[in-house]
Formats: sequence, structure tokens, C-alpha cells
Amino acid sequence: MISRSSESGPESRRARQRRELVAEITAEARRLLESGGRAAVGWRDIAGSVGLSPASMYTYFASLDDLFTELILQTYGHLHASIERTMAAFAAAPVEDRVLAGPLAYRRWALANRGQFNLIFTDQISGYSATANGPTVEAEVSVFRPMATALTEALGADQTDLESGGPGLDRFIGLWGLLHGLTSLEVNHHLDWIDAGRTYEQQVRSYIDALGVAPASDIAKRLNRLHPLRR
Amino acid sequence: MISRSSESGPESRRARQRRELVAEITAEARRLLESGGRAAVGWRDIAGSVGLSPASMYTYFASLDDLFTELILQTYGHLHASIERTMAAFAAAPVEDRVLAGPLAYRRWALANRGQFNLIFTDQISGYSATANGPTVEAEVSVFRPMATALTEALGADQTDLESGGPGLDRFIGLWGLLHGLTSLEVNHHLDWIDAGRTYEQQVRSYIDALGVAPASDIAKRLNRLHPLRR
DNA sequence: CATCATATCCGAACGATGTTCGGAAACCAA
DNA sequence: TTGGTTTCCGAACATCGTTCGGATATGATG
Repeated sequence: MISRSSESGPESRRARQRRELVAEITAEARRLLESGGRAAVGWRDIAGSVGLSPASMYTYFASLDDLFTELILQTYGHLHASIERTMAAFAAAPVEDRVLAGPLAYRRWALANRGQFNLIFTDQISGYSATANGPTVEAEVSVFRPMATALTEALGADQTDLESGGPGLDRFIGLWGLLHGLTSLEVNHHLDWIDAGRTYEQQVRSYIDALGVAPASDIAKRLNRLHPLRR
Repeated sequence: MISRSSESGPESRRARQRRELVAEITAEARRLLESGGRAAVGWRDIAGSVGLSPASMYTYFASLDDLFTELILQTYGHLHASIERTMAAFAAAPVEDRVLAGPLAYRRWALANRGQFNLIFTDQISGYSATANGPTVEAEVSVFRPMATALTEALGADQTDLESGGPGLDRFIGLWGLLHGLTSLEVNHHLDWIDAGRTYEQQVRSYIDALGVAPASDIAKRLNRLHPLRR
């Protein structure tokens, strides 16, 4: 049932089709997740979308939970890539700018992918706990390493603090809590009564300012120019 | 289908039984929600628990979504009551103590009621958006009014700031974001790798300390004495 | 007390779901 | 060409939320 995983020879026709189908399946699942929420993700819709029968889906995923597991891992990668891409755009700028650009990218991605954001950050799948699985923890720390590294660098602290649980880690945990809390509330429509975007940037700025980190004033503007709102 | 709602006469036998049954149903639903997550809440288990058939459940709730709606409203009330009860225990203490006691109660309740916490703070029910419904917004602001009021009082700011969106509101939004973010992460097992309890208190203290609010050092200890961990 | 509308309750059934199974067809290596 | 493996599907199963019709219990009204 499992084909070769890491051989170098030319890909067989079956292997390529399988790879493409798995990609189509997860793509359609993400589409359904974003448009209709978790309950809207079902085999029959996905199967119809890729032109196969529901039973055939079990050729590619052992169960619906397995599909969600794959979806979770992919989503960590997407969030990670989005943050790192944005921060890379400020690679030539002072570190302080990157400390703000990271959280701004975090919020932007979350608002554009509400379903996936909730998928990875709140336990929804039966029998699938966040840190219980190895690959998940690894994927999670990779998401935040760029932001944690930038903050630690801006503070002039030792990078080994992050691994050993020193004071540099505590500083980042506070920032993470703040930005994740505000983002999570806004994603789930608990901040609809205020100007959440303005408040978010102001709060993050205020928090890192208290740590002595002062980014440029036009980071958000430059970010909007880099990635205009899609769709 | 709807019996009298606010009359003063003696309650009929049917009315009492109906009230008790609705209470049993929601109680069992909460039990299932906490033990097995959202997917574990089903009519057949609930019906069996109260000694009725699944079809009879529709005598009391028009649909499963309606049950969840009721559950959400009740949960707001429970969280509100838990926070206010804890803060009331510090009514004679300085305001600064209450500013810390509120967030500590928030986290304690969330960890003891993970399923209900996620139920009210992340969109899970089809077609049920948080702020779209009137009763929900009202219930939500009631949850945070005690904490917001205490912080505003501790800051010596005008209480009308909260309603008019003045700087006092921004201060509280920041605190709310921080405490909700850390709590949400811990509830969903994203902070299992650190001492989340110690970190939480330290972060909240650090945040309000920057605002000039310094509670007593033994609030958590006193809180543990008031409400030892149940179950 | 007798009457009658109403509330409650249940068994049976419907549609939709995730999943399994057996066999047919397609593929690929030998 | 041969033979084993992969893919695919129709049919079926169990379970779910929900509806319906009718039987039974309740409570107000005469």
C-alpha cells in the first residue's frame, strides 16, 4: 500500500497521479474547511470534487482523522512560510522592524485562514491532542522560531535562552500570548466591536516598546504594499 | 409548545418536570462535551442518560444547534459567575489584588472546563457566529466587566472610558488579549512544555506592573485556599 | 366529574454520514 | 505475456440528526 518514499529514479505514472490526487484532496478539504467550517469537510464532497467515489478516498487516507492530521501538518507549514516570507522581506531592515513584522504577518494569515487557524490551535479532532504527536510539536516550534529569534536578537540576549528556558524565552512567551490572544479573539468574532487592526498593532508596539524595542512607524504600510489583500 | 414564562402562580407538575429535564439534558451535554469533545455530544447518549428516547429530545430543544446555543449562554454565565465569585472574595482587599485575582480565576475556570471554554471562544457550530446574536454579546461583556472595572479603578481612570472606547479600554484589551492568549494556548495543550501556571501569573503581573498596578504577592496562594482543585 | 385541547413520549422511518468489503479493472515489473 | 499489486467502485452496514403518526398522560374548562 505504501510506495517508495525517497528513491531517486523517475517517478512512475501511478506515483505521480497519487501525489497529485493527495494534493487535490487536501486542497479541496481546506477549501471546504474555510467556507463551511469543520463540519463541512466530508468525503462525498471531496470525492466528487476530484472525480472519484467516496470509497476510493481510503486508497489515500486511512480515515477522515488522518486527513485532518495531514491538514494540520500542512497548515503549520503554511503559517510558518507566511511569517518567514514576510520577515525575510525585512531582512535588510533593523531587527526591531522584524519583531513587529512577524506578529503582523501572524494576524494577517489567521484572518485569511480562520478555519485552518482554529484547526491547529484548538482541539477539535477526536483523539488528536496537540503536543501528543511528535511531528506536531516540531512543526509548532518551527512556526515561532523566527519571531522568537528576532525578539531575542533585538533584546541583545543570548539565543541559547530560547532552548534552555532562560529569561529570553519568558519575554517571547508574553509576546506570543498577547498576539495569539488578540488574533484568536478577532478570528472568532469577539472583537468585532472595536477597530481590531489598529488595536492589534498598537498593543504589540506597546508591549515590545516596554522591552525597549521600537520598530519603524510604517511597517504595516510597507507590509500592505508587499502583500495586498488577496481575493 | 411554549408554556408560560413569567407568571407567579404555583408551578404545574408538567412545568417543573420540564424545567428539571432541561437542566438534566444540558448538564449531561456539558459532561459529554468535557469528556469527549464536541463530537461526543449526541442525542442518543443524552436521551439514554435522562431515561427518554432520542425523539423525545425534540420536545425540549428544536435541534442540536439549539442545545448548543443554550449551552453557550449558560457557559458565559458560569464563567462570569466564577470570576465574579473569586473577585468578590477580595472585595475588602486593595483593587490591585482584584486585578490579578480576575485573570487567575479566568485561567482556573478554563482549565477545569476546557470543552466549554473552546465552545464559547471558537466558532464551532454551523451558522452560529459569536457576535451575530444579541444575547451572546451581552453575555460576553458581562464576563469581562468585573475585570475591566477593577483595572480601570486601579489605574485611577474614568470608568466611562470603558463604554466610550477611551484609553482605559485599550489598556484592558491588552490585558484581555494576553490572558486569553496564554489561557487558550494552555487549554489546547500548546504550552505543555513549560510551567504554564508559573508563567501565566508572572506574565500577568509583569503586564499590569508596567501599568503601575502591583498586587500582593500571595494572591494565588489565597486563591488556592479558597477553591482547592475539585475532582 | 366529564370533556377536550394540549403536552409528552415513543417506535419506525428517512436521508446523510464514515467506513468496510469483494470484485473488476488498470498498472507495472518480471 | 504473466502475475502481483494498486486503484477504483457499487453495495452494504452502523450510526447520526431529524420527522412523523399515533398512543398516552396531563391540566384547564364545563
